[in-house]
Amino acid sequence: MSQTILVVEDNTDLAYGLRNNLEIEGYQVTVAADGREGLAVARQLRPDLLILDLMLPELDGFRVLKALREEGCDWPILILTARGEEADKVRGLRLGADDYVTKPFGVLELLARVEALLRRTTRGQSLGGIQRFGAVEVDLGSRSVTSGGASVSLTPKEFDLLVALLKRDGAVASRFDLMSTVWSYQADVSSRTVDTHIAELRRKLEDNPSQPQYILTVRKTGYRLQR
Amino acid sequence: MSQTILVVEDNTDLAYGLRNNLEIEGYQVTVAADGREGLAVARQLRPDLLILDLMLPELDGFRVLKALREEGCDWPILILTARGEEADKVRGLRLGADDYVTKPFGVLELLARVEALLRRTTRGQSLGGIQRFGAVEVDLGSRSVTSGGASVSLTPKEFDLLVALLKRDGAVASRFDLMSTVWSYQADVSSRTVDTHIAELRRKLEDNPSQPQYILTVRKTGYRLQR
DNA sequence: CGGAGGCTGTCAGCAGTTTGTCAGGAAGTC
DNA sequence: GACTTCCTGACAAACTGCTGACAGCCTCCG
Repeated sequence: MSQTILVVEDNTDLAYGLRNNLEIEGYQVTVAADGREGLAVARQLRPDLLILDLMLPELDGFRVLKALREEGCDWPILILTARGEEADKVRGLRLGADDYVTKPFGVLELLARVEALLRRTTRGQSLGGIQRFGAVEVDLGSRSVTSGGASVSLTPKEFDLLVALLKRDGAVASRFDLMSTVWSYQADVSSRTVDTHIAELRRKLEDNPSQPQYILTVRKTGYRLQR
Repeated sequence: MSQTILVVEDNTDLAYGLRNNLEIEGYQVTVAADGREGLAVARQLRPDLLILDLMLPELDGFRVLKALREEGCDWPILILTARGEEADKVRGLRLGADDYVTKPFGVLELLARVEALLRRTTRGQSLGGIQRFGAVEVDLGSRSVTSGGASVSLTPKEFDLLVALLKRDGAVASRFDLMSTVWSYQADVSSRTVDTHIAELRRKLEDNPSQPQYILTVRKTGYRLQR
């Protein structure tokens, strides 16, 4: 009984990055590359949620949005807007969008909003809440972390990376997997970047960062989080 | 209801090796030897997963990848790239590949990624899980091993070798088989290397390494794992 | 029964690879 | 403009894997 999401996005990098990540979360994903196609697919597929880029070839996102809402479509719509285009965002919301994300964005941010939107409509069995390992508590809702009761301040990237590891539930996550989850579709950052952030997480969360108990290295493969 | 995999690879040795290993894992495998054929077969067969070499005669992998994605194909694609061709990898991912493996590779590495990709779409279906023999537990997901409850630290090669033996399920694996599974299809390491790693596994996992109960020698043939 | 030849077990060292770490600078944020 | 965050490149440290040699064991034949 998986839920269906339609992604209408002309940038194929982004579209496939999103598809991958959404599929990992267990959604059924369909991609459409322009407004006309998006509208057609949406009508036929009737997805549980629509992710809609506003800047599209053929038929821009506003028209798609307007058309669908006028036809009485009632599923949640999340729009993607470019940075600084405040006006677009407002216009999109006026036309009936339920939420928006500003490009460029981290996939985890978008996933969180997707989840929130779907939970709102279909009573959700989200994984949210609080995850623990050792003396560490990670609150996904408020994006806050405590260790032994004391608050720990993580940067956004660090937090996302930690969540990505948590979601693996003890299994190994390769650097590539972590990249594509935390860094989204632009997977061309040097792979040492992951290592650097891991080091930072260890420094902040491990009792003895040089001999980590939780954030473990799996040589030649990646990292994993041992609860 | 076995899943279908299309392998597009011009190196027949490699293609044949992959087919064997994938079939052992229970997949239905089709092989195409060049890009043109690959594209044609892919369109007709609509496999659950595509393994695509980027360096192909007739029609290179990039074009195949691009064409398929533009046609809206939505099955996962895993690309094979040559070592050092970072640019190829990035370009492949941008064109919509889901993951990549760098040649030369061990078959086990590829199998793990194939499994991960397929698990993503036909979600659920837990992965390898935990294998046992004697007091030893091997967790494929976290790549960790315990013996009598105590954690045992294996190097990557040792772990892969152990998994290769486990997958034989008690049957004999020749040194050559182990080579091509754990090392790569171009097995050019001296054959004593396998023996050395076997010795190390025995030292770490057997109660009495000089009289092994599980990791057994089959003279003139190879090794096998007795559960 | 003894011995030769072939096969496997074992060891230690080196070279190459992988990971840890750090600091500087670019970019973004308030 | 001060501050934070992030990425990168370089270097250091740690680890792994391969090799070659030698010893021990098995098998088979004389």
